[in-house]
Parts: sequence; C-alpha cells; structure tokens
Amino acid sequence: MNIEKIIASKAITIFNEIYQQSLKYDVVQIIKTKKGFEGDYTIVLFPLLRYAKKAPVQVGKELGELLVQKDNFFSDYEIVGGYLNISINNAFWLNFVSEASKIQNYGLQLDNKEKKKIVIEFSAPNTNKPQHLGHIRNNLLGASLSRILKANGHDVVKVNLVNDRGIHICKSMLAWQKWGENATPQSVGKKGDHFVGDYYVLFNKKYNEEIEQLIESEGYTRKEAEKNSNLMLQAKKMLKKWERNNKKVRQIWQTMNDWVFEGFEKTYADLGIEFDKTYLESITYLSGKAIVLINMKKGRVQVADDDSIYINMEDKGLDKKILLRSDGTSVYMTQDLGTAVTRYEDYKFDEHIYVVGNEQDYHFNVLKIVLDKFGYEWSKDLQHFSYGMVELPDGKMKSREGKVVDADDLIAEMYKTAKQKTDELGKLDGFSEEEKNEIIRKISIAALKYFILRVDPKKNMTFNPAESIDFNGNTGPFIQYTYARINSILNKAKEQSIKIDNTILENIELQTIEKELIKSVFKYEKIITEAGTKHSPALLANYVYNLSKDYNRFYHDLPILKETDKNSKNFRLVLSQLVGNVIKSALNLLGIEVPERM
RNA sequence: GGUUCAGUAGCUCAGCUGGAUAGAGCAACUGCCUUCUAAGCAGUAGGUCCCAGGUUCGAAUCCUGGCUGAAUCACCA
Repeated sequence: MNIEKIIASKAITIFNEIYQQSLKYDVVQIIKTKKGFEGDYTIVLFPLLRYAKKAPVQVGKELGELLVQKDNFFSDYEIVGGYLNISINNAFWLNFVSEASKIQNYGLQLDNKEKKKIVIEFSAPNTNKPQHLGHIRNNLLGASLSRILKANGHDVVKVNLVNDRGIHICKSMLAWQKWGENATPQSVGKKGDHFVGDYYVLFNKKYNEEIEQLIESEGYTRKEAEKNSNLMLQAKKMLKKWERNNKKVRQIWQTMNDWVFEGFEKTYADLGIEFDKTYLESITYLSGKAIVLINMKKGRVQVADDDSIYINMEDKGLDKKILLRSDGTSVYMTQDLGTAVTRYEDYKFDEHIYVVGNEQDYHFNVLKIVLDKFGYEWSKDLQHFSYGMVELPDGKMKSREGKVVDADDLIAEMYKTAKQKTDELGKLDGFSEEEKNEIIRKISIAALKYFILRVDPKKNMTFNPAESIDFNGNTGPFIQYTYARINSILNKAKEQSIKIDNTILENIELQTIEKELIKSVFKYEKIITEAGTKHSPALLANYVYNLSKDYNRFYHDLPILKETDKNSKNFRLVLSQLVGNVIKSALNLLGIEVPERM
C-alpha cells in the first residue's frame, strides 16, 4: 500500500473542489512529518500556491480543515510555515498492526505479477589462493541480493563461476612441485586453500628473487628480465601442457584444486553461502572461442596483422578489443562471452546479474556491447552489480604483498572477540558449552555481515578491524539483542499464560513512541521493494537498525508486561511480536541469523 | 589525457527521485540497573555538507566549471 499516494489523491480531490482546479495528484508533495512536529505526513504547500492564489497559511487552513472534516482517515492538522502536517486516525495504525501481525511473512512480496527469472553470479573465486575481505563483501552482497530479489517475488538462481584454470594456478602447481616435497594439507595440518595459496606466494617470492638476480648479473632491464624468467617460462609451459591434457599436469591440477575446493567449502559454510549451481571455467573456457570464430565468418570481428582477432567498437565511442590472442588462445573476455551464452542456454533468464567489483565496469560494458554486436538480443538483460573496493585504514589491500585480511582469519578473530566479550558480561552463564558456542557464532558472524552490508554497495568502504568487532551501537549484535529482548518478553508472557490476541480494539490511545514504532514497521514493505529495485542490502540494514532503535526506546519508556490496562498490554505484546518478526525477517534477508537469547 | 564513481562531525557511515532546525554509531564528557536482558536508554559537546557559480519560493540533494581521491582505458584474470 502506498500511503503517500492515497493521501495525495485525497488532498487533491479536496483542493480541486475548493479552488475549482483540475490538478493531477502528482502535483502534491507528501513527505513524512519531521520529528518534533505534530503529525504523521506533511503536505508541502508551496507548489500549490500558484493554483490557489492564496497565502500558504490560508491554503493550509482551508485544505486541512476540510480534509479532517470530510474524511475520518485524518484526525488532526497543523500548519507550520508552508507545511501542512496532518495526523492519521489512530484506528488506521491499530488496524495495520492487527492485520500485519496476522500475515505469515509480513513485508515479503511473493506474488509479484512481474515475476522474473533472474540468474545471479557471485563469489567467482580463483583456485590459487584463499578468499579475503574483498571476496567476503562479494559473497555477502550476492547472497543478500539473492534473498532480497526472492522476497520481491522473483525466481532467483544463484550461480558461482570458479576460475580454476590459467597461469595463476600453474604458478602454485609449479611451486609445489619444486619445493613442496610432496606435502599435503593433511600432512602439515593446514586448510587446503591456504596450503595452495602459500605456494602461490612462494612462487612470487622466488620469481621476484630471480628477476632481481637477472637484472644484477645479466644487466637486463626489468622487462627483459621478466621475459627471460626461467620460472615464468616453466609456468607457461605447464599451462600449455594443461591445455593439451597432459596426464601428469592434469593430475597435479586436479589434486591441488580439490584441496582448494575443500577449503572454500568450509569458508562458504562459515558465511552461510550456498549456490544452486557452480560453473567451472576449466569446462566452459573453450566455448567462447567457438563463438568468436563463428562471428569471424560473419565478418563481425577483424583479424589483425599478427593474426590476433579483435572487435571494433569505435561506433560506441570505445576502442578495439582483443578477443583471441595472436597465438589463438582465449582472453578473459572470450571466456565471459562463452559463459554468458551458456548461461542463457541453461536458464533463458529475464535478467542476469554479475556481482563483480567496480574495477571491472569497463569489462562488463564491453561484454554487453560485444554480445549485442553478435546479435544476442538478451545482452540488454545483463546487469553488472558493481560494488566498491574494501580498503584498510592504512590503504589498499594488496594480495601480492600479502597485505590482505584473510576471510578465515577474520571469522576466527571475530569469534574469539565475541566469546571474550560474552564471558566478560556473563551473558550466557548457565548455558551448555554447545549452546553457548552456537550463540557466539551467530553473534560474531552477524557483526561481520552487518558491518559490511550496511554500507552502500557502490561505494568504497574502509574496513577497520577494531570497529568491526564492536558490539555496541550501529552493529549486527545490537539488532540481535533487540530481538532477544523481544523474545524474552514473549516467553515471559507465555509463562504467565497470557494469551496474545491480535484482533485489536480500535480505541486504544497511542503514545508518540508507540506510533513512531508502528510507522517504522509500516515502512518495511516499501523498503523491501526499494532494496530490490535499487539492488541495495544497505537500505534494509539501515532500516532494521532504525527499527531496533525505535523498539529499544519503546521498551525502555513503556511498560509491557507490567502495563495495568489490559488492552494496552495486549496491544504492546502484539506490537512487540510484530517487531520481532520484522527484525528476524529483515536480518534473514541480509543472511543474518537471530539468537533466541543473548 | 578520456571515461566512471566518490568527497557530509576527529573516525566509520545514513540522508541525495529538491522541502522545515543536516542524522546515527564510535571516540570524549554526564546521568539512569532492589522494576520486562545496561550488548540498553537519555543528555552535553562536535558541521563553511570539497570550492565557485547557476536553476528555484526553497539546494547536502539538480546543472556547469574547478579541486582532491579511487577505479579503468585492445592481447592479466
């Protein structure tokens, strides 16, 4: 229900009557009444003045008077400056609480008439190193957006694309072969992805040493040294062998990738991330090449002097783009062409969302253009959900320099801090070790997820480790705590065998704080829609934080179980239950679980 | 150099489809636990909303120009 529209249309009907005009309702601007003023919604009078040809106060008075008089939807009005603040009848708010509390999944819009089939790709890790903070943002945004789109009634397919082939994996493989002495993750007691990642780092270390040494002893320039690096040549050779299906190379590749997948599985489980389908680039990478060759026959791509194949996009204001290297091998773009076409054949999607960092804005722009030039009319349905980088307080993360925040380390660190904090506060005394651990796990993951999701996705964000483990204020645990409090009240009500009746009497008097809280709940539907269309979990995160703040104020200022008036007590219990459900639902859309106690 | 995005309190962020006195949290200071969970609530202090013009009754929000930062610009993924 769009209440602003309803108010606007009521107001315009009256306005036209008074001033003999025939304005459309969208001339009227309805905004929420600012805090500190009496009223629920505000009609901005300025735009109406030229039609009424009267002073603002006059117009406001005439309009307000008739609105309240003719329509019992409104209960009162007040004019401040050029603003007409109107109050909506309490019965409306009470009725809303009553109705919303009866709906199973209040807020979710599951019967969308414009239901779309949406494929969403996220995560897309490389198998040469463990995931870091950047991946976490990607995973969380992708998972949350999927849930939000589902809540908007769409049919969502979550896919992962694992980049499991290429020169970077060969580097790890080569390093392991040379210096690994047949060690395995089990033999050294290390998580598989970290184990393999260590060899990637080792390769780069030895490679850099070699470069320095070549520059010194042979007098090469850096470029020449890089070209002549023995290690790099061996890695390239290994890649060629891989492509030719060399048995030995394939075997090492398979073994090492399996280790990495095992590690990833654990990280995904910790983060609560799941996929409907996982694509492997080692399987799909060839299909792009075929597409390029077909389009060469159709004259849509050009061949350069050195036999490389490129496409000309000068008509789109862009440059040329290489699609096949001079040696005939695929580039990144070629692979994405292939996967896009495969995806479309697999799902016939109405929309395809790529959750990928904004460093690749240009790439996805080009991808769409190339597919369009190749005649795929669905290229217009590809969307790049572009999010900003995660930076550390002292600058950017650099994986080659080892200056990264590792995902697993971070999760472990958060858990440790949450445990320490919980013990300090003595919050979970009397719980079994198992129950305790489970609650602490939920809290620590919530802190991490909320910290990342509350920031507007398209913006770069700074990750301050010290702040991320804070559990007070604008944090995930604060919201969870609100839920736990509500749950505790409801449990006590149950113990006292109080029956909560959500058929609410319409003559309960509402306190300002109660009304604020109801209005906050009322916004939920709108926020879900907005988060869906704008692709922004941050909207939901900020919403549920504000809702929690409103509830805590209510909880602090007004008695609930101790309220003596039976009707008020019942109403406050119904409202509490409703808020609890909305908090749980909203957090769920962010992929955050709620503890029943904390 | 071109393109895209960003610049709001000491710090991290909201607000941006134009509306009233620009909001939170953290950090600092002050109150409130014999009353439903103090991981809470209330308060004090902290602002040339990067700068300069323009549009408008009205601009943090829209437009233009500048400054600063980030990303990116045909054979790395």
